[in-house]
Amino acid sequence: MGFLLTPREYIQNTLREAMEAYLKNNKIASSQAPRNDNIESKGNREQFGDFSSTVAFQLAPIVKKSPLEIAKEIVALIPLARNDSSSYIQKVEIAGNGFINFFLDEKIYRDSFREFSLKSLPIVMAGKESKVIIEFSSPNVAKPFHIGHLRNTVLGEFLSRLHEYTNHNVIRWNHLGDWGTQFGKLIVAYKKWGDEKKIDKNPITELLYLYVKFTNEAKKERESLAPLEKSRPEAAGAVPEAGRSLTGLEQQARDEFNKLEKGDAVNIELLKWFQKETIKEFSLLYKRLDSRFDVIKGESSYIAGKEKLFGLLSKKGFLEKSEGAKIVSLESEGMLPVLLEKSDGATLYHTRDLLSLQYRLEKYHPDRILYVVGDEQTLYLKQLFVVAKKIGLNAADLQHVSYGLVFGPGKKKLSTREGNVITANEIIKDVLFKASAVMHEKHPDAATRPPTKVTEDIALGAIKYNLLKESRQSDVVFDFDAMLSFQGNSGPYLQYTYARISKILSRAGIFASAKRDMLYGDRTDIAVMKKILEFSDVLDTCMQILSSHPLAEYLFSLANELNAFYEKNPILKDEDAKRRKQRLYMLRISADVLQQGLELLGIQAPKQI
RNA sequence: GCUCCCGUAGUUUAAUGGAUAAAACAUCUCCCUUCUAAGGAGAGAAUAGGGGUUCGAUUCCCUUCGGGAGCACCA
Repeated sequence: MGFLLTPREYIQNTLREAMEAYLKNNKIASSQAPRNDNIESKGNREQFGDFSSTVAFQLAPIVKKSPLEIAKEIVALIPLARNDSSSYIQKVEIAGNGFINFFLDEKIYRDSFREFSLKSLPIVMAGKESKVIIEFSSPNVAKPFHIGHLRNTVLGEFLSRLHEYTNHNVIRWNHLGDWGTQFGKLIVAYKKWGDEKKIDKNPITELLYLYVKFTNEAKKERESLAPLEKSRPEAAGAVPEAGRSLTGLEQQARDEFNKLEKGDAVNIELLKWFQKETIKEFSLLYKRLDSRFDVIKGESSYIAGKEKLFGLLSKKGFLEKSEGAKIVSLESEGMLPVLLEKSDGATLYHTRDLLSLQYRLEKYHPDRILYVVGDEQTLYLKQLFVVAKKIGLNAADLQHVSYGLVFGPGKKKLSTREGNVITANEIIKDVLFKASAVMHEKHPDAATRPPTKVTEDIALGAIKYNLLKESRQSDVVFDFDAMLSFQGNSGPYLQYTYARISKILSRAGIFASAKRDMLYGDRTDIAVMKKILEFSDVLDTCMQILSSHPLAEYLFSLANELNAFYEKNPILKDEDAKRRKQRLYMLRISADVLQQGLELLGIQAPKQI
């Protein structure tokens, strides 16, 4: 019968038709209809049916009748299976003071499941094809890749995969931080204390050491000057600027950065070198994380386009001077102005982001750009978007995909300065150690132990799942124990389930792939089918809210359902041959969905663990 | 000082304004001669306080308290 609707869509359509008829009967304009006519899945609360609707409550103030009356009138318009053989609806009940509860014939799950095809799912789900740039990861040159970057990368990778899966044209963009006063500091530090060989050997560690040393020395310098400065600021050799005075080192850093902006060959060479070494080191990590990028481009590469942008801005009359700096005023938008050039002529973060935006629009013509950037930059990006729109860089829809901070145990802030930053490499190392220990424990005999690649898959699965299972907006507490736990709601639990199913399927041989009529179906069978059929709904939700946690939660509950299923029903030993084959087919599909879901999350699903 | 985000079992997290707030970890009971016990079955345990809007509030509004972030020459 070529039934491609999910049960949810089926009920949704039925309800819409009934609603349309109802509105027509009562002469209500469709514009007045309740906006929210969604239905709700009633999962395990069976007394409320399979799906439930609350439209009657929402219609009440419009129609000026009681929800109960309205519900009755709507229900009368819904075709039931017993009167209409094409209907899957067994009964519709009105509960409470106006809930409309739909009870479906089990047959819908079997029919729908029989037609379910993972292959055709992306085609069914695909919306209007569009080109989308997803900016994510974006670490800084010469700085460690910490837990926050990890969360960002894993989320961005998921969003990229999800968009690709639903047939969008994705450009994965890594916007490297390789410009700004901090590089002036780094250059000063390198010129004073640097060692080329050490940097070649261990670039990020060594460059970070230099940066920290600079910070400490500058702080010492400032403290020693502080008492003097208070009484006679000009005598301390400090240059008062923008209400703050600079120490010798800080002034040097600023000078070096200015040289950089003006194209000083030595400094540019140094920066390129730092960048090259850093990218080399990050590439190893990305490979390990199974993340890739179409464009890796540093902020430094945009500086050349500055005159063009500024020319455009002043021609349109947006560029103003204020206290020696060049700004775009956002007074009419009720926001603080955006600084594009410091009083010493140097560019700022906003400048480079606008330049980058201009470049992206001109070169790639995207329909949409997603900025996967931490929550703390909400205001910053809001300003960026407002300016972009104001000055005509509005060809693409810009969206900030923000995510909360990652805290340390006890909700303490993790910071480089306080020395309690957690790097991605440390996390991977620790979790890998644990995974290896578990692997040895489960497989004491080295001959039957899966390859070390599997251990790595499990460790990374644990880390990624841990980050992706949480809603992206909220701040999360980084909990090492939780990440090291391979039980319950964890990546390894999903991988374990997949491996167990794979084992059953491989033992069953070719029968597992044969499609069978869904004749059987006790409660556990139906429960699994129901879950499988929710897959596309879940992906839709993820797409709408640009978050991974609905998928993670879904896969966990699917795995739960499956574990309970084969615990209760030994499959290979089933004497009813038809039932055995049908169930094997069901497991085949389940395994495919698990695998596909994990793949979207960027998690490997080994067949044996 | 102003703006934004957050406050849910002991802990870490779920819940498009819907009915009896859902899980995991931890705690406690059971289940390995049976397709991998990284598993399954079960128990106890929560919406920071106070107002308001609504038929109905964890969700929206106000307020107090507590935590975090941001507020033009950093990124």
